[in-house]
Amino acid sequence: MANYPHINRILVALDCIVFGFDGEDIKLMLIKRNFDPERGKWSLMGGFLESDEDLEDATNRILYDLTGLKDIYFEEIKTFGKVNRDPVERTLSICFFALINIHAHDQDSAKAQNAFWINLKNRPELIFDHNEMVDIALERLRYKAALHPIGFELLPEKFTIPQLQKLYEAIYDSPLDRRNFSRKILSTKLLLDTGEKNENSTTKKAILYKLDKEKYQKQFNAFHYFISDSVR
Amino acid sequence: MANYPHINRILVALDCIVFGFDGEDIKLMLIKRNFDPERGKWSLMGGFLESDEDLEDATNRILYDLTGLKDIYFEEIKTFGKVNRDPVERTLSICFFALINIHAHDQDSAKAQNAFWINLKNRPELIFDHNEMVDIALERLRYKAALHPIGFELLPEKFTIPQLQKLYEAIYDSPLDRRNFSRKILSTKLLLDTGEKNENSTTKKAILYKLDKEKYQKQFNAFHYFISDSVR
DNA sequence: TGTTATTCGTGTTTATTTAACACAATTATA
DNA sequence: TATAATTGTGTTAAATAAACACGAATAACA
Repeated sequence: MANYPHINRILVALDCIVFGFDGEDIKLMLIKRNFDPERGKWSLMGGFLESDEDLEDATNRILYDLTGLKDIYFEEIKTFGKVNRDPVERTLSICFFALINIHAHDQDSAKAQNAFWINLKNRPELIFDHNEMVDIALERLRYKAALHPIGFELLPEKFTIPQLQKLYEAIYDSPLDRRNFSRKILSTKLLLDTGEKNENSTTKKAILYKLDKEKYQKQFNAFHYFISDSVR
Repeated sequence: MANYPHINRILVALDCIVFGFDGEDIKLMLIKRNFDPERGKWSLMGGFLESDEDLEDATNRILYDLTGLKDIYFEEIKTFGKVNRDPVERTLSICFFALINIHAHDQDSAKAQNAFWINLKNRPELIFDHNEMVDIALERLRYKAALHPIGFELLPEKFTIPQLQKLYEAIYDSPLDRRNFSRKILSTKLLLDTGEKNENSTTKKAILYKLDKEKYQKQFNAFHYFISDSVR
């Protein structure tokens, strides 16, 4: 504590917007708080940054505790830093969003955190500034997904183009032309035909694709224009 | 301190990448440190978040102390949070970049901070992880300027299209077609003809435009595709 | 066993946008 | 008055996006 003596140290939290997709709607993983403060109310999943912990490790820890998953896709959004945003004590919150396959996470981990999947359209009031965090996270998701192939992070390993389209329609709450969407996705060359078909279908079975991970890594930062500006 | 007893409070700093443009090159405002730690070395402009200060106010304070300007365009980039990134004491750094008109800021403020404009291409080694911060800020500037009309923030109030083109060529370190660039910029309808011309020119005097601030606000979040993906 | 309703994959046509290139006008200087 | 540099605008071909059509697969059901 020798060199920066006159400065106050501050509590630093992380809060995470976890997005999922059930085939129809975008969902959020929210915490029904069974702890203080604000016990009984809804909030985002969060946690404090520990003093001996890298920021990135803290993010992974919090996501692991919630989902039992490692290597989750996440992205920092912004830091919320109003003096009075937490009435208990001043706390910075570094806010990020994560995308997970809704069927792949560990149920017991979620249960231990008292976490539930809530349809984005029915989301309850959240504590503190968490409502604003969700708003901004959704904006950011829409922005990013219009240009970069992050949608795949919300789907199972094998998926069909119609499923991917439903996801994009849910994200933008807008219908998309089936034929143009398919062409646009295939033109990215990011999908590999698995040779399998979606056996769940009651009509024509769609082709199951998987992501070409190598191309995905390489092309990730290129612009793709998945969604036209008017829809976005 | 009652409710979150077992958590350590952490020092929180802000570090800022200030970009400028002198008509030819992108420049950075860097600090020749005449204080500890790392006295004598180069660093970004920064400061600590005060305990009674909103995060956004801290950003504005730091930018004001450096430039004497208020209402500077800035954008949060990310938080750097490795445990050992500052050898003196663990310090989070919330990193952001700012765009200013290189001719509009207050010289005395800069002098008081021992700040200098350094050509981006000749930038010296910086302390801690500040080199990485600059790299990421430049990436972000390129990303953002390809899609949104932020370039104007680096220019004087009245400017010509050739000046704007030189700015974009400096940002992307790539030549652009004069005729296509002009058409693309004008098609945004963001520029207002001032009726004046650039009297400094020794050849044909270019039209001086100014930004249509109202349209700028409204259209800011729309995608513009100023720069093709191949150049970016 | 054939019909129906639904969804999937692919194709076509037209309009729009981008990229590449040309020429005439302006201005200080020689 | 000619020259060199730069600016504003125009043209054309290629690429992309948007709007729309059809045939194939599949389960349900008559």
